[in-house]
Amino acid sequence: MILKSQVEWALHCCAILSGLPEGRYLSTKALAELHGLPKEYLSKALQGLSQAGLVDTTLGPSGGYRLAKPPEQVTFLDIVEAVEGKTRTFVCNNIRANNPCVPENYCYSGSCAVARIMWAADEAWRDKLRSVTLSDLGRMLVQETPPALWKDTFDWVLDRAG
Amino acid sequence: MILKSQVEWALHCCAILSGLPEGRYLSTKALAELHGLPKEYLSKALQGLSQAGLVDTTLGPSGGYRLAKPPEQVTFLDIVEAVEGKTRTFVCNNIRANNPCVPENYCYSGSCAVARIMWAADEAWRDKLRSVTLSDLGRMLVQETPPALWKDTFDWVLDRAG
DNA sequence: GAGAGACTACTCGGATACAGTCTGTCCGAGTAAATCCGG
DNA sequence: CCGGATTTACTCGGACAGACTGTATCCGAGTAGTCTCTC
Repeated sequence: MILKSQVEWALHCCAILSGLPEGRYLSTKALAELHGLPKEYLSKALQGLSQAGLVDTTLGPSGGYRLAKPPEQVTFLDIVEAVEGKTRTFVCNNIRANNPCVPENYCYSGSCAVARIMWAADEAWRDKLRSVTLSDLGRMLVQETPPALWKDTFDWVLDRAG
Repeated sequence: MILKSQVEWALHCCAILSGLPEGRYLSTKALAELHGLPKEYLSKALQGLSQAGLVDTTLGPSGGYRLAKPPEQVTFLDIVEAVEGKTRTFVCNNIRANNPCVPENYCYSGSCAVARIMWAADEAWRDKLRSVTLSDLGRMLVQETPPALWKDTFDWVLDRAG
């Protein structure tokens, strides 16, 4: 069980988008070049973000993506779920019902204990992702990137942001 | 990102094995029948448990599996990792290094912030799984299964346990 | 009745097959800005 | 100089292909009990 690489891409793209000045858009092409990714496939991840309402898009030249909400309102969970889907990581097929000792027409009430435990762990994972926003990520990135590199990168980005 | 169904199977099988009297073994065939699963494929999951040292096996007639440790020492994480592997759910491909603004031969120190956050969530998930043992599961199952069904099931099991 | 050999039932591992998902590419339709062109 | 038509650059969506993983089946090798057969 490994998350798709699109999740990583989407998170890094959102980190860049959250540093964009108000009203500017950044194209898939620029985001792909900046991260060394295939443009066409990256666009699938960005489409996911768009369908989830996390980013706005504009068509035409100087079009592209921008965050639809302030960075402090976008959580890691939002982005992960936009790309990976909202389905739980554990699906219960209720195999206890196949027990040959179970009387016919017996109806189980409630979900089985195994599933409840797995779902609780899933929730712990989601809680952790929900607790971190893009502005948190921004602060961490500023702190750990050399100022010169940070400036160069955003000069590069702003040069391409319509 | 969804866990394989083998995880569910392994958990239910361990739940049964943890109710087995000391020294008895239960075969793949019995476990497969009890849960309505394909015997051959279920054996892959049980092989995983065996390789992880969670269960002991015996060959020959009246052979099969039994827990290698007392139920209170086997956690959900042990079982999930035995089947699903120990690799983290998020892999960092360090795509920040592809930034065209990064000077040549620049060497990043430490892992990137995105990965650290994702790994922290992964750890929260694993912590939750580590906190539940097979004996916890057993107590929950006893509590929520009708006593008659519980008895019938273990009569059925003991009838087939060598 | 005892011991040796054959038999049986099981685990284990490898080989194989099929389906679904992940990764990646390509192309056409639609849109908005920029450019061009005629008045 | 101005307004409409054309061009351009981009998003969006679908179609498609290849690789990998998950699911499932089958079979042979090895092992430990059981049965049989001989003495």
